[in-house]
Amino acid sequence: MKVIYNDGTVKECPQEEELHVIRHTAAHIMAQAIKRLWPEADFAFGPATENGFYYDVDLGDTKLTDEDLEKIEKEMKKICKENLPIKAFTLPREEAVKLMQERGEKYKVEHIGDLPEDATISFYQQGEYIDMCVGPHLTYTKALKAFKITQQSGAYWRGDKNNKMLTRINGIAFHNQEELEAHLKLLEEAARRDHRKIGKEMNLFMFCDEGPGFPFFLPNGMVLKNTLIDYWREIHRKAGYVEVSTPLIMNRHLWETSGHWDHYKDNMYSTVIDGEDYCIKPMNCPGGVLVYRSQPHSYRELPLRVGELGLVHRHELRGALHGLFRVRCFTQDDAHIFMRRDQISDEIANVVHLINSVYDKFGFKYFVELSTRPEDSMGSDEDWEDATNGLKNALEKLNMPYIINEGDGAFYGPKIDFHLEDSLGRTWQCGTIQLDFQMPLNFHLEYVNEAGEKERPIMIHRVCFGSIERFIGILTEHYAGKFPTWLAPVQVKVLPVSEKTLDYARGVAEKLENAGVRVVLDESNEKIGYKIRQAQQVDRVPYMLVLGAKEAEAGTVSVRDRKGETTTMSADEFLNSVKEEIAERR
RNA sequence: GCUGGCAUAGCUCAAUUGGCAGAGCAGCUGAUUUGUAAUCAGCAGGUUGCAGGUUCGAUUCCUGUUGCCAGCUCCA
Repeated sequence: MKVIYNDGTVKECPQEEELHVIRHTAAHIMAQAIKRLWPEADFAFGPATENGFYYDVDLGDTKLTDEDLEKIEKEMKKICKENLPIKAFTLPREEAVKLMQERGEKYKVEHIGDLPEDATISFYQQGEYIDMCVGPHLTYTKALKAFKITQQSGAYWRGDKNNKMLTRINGIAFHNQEELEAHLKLLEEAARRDHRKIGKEMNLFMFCDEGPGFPFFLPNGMVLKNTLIDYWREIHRKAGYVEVSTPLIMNRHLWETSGHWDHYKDNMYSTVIDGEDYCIKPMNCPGGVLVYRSQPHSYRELPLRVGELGLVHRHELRGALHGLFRVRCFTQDDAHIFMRRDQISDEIANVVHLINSVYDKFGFKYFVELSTRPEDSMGSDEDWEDATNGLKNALEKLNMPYIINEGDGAFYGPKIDFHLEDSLGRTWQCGTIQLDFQMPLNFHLEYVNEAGEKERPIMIHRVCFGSIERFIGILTEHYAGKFPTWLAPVQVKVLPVSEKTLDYARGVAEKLENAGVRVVLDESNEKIGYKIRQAQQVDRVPYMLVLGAKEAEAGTVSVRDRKGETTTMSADEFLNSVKEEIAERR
């Protein structure tokens, strides 16, 4: 595939960059189509994305309908058919500004203003359309063979909510039609894994208009949640953590001391009790700090690792709510670690290790981000630098690849975030490790050192699942509802072939039940095929026991797994193997 | 909060130009006694999200509102 670079040279494109170029050129062709249909259109940025492209465009007061999107797609096809050659040229800065001004491209002019003095300003032209762009691009419009406009949405100019909202038009593009269709299939598959859909089908959780963003956990979802919590308690006990529980509501004075009143007020729900302001906790740390402060501490106790499964409430913007991924109340698997300065790097390494081990257990793909000091923050420059370096050193010592997210830390300290992928490849922050010098200072936390002097501890805030709600959402999509046996809300479904073997089935179910296996007996008056279909497609149970005359007579069970494979064994044999599987958390 | 879209039975979806709100699944009742992904029949199920407006007449058109969906912004 030939591409043209912004110095005008035409070269063979490295294979791994082909799709990027195709998509970028698709964005240009879309812009050309839009300009033909709405000559007043003013373009901002139009990059290639992971699967396609978008262009942000200012259309004045014009609002696009779905038919308009179809029209744009049609016009794009026409432009491809016209097979216009795509050419590149550069201009000195002043002429570049002049050209963009003449064409009414005020966002491009603004963009030029941000480019460094010595930047080469290059343009690409196909037919009547000229776009300021570094390229490279396809060499003629017919080379774009497979694309589709998918949606429109809004996007702020430069991503700043104080700026004007532009119309973002998204599309997807691929080498050829087959690849495009394969991608659409993939999206369909992702929709089938959507935790909101599966949660409804499997009766895991629900939402109500009466409490937007506040999840209701149903019996099956509670099993999942409690099983995860059991696991969490076990690994934390082994890692030297203790557990506390602090109140949901505490008075304004506390939140002023912690800094939340100044830095987090818009997200806190509040109420008035006996004439005094109270807030519902959006974070667990102030409560944890009060626990620490309630007693004197010796250096010998440190690091003191105090866990809390804390229910927090945050007023998230309603447009941001998204199933279990983004809710307004959630349980953080929180812990606060109080320690000496010299313990920082070991302790962070411990936490990173713990989080890694959990994610590895579930086989998640994730990436790590280091977020630095935000604009709205508290504390001294030195402390921020020390804290940031502490996190950085720990990551580097552990050889963890990470990306830096400038200015995205918490208001009290920098943080390491772990991002997990959902079925569509969107990432969600789950685990986080935050280093905090501020809270110990604000609350005058102390410990007594070897010399009998008072010293100030350093604090780590950390979560492993992040929020149990979000984590369950990720788990659900990851497994498409087919949870491993230890997590499955129903582990075994017993299916009598007919009423004649109901008693035998009842006996087997009881035996499993007594051994602590989560078992359901299907007593419905249906044929075996129907029961299997129900157990597999709706309940997604790991094991089905089909019990007919043969099994009743021999005292065996016919075990059918989720893949549809069946084996016959004695009831005890099955019980032992499923018990082992659960005990080993498989 | 912003941009765009959507809202009909528990779920998934129909309803011609503004003209009697309908189906499958699930539920209930009965028949059937079933061998590895849907047995048959009957019954019941609705203030078409909510509040206004236009109209002889609104699920359909208009305004507002709430919720949901995609994206932006924000975040665990």
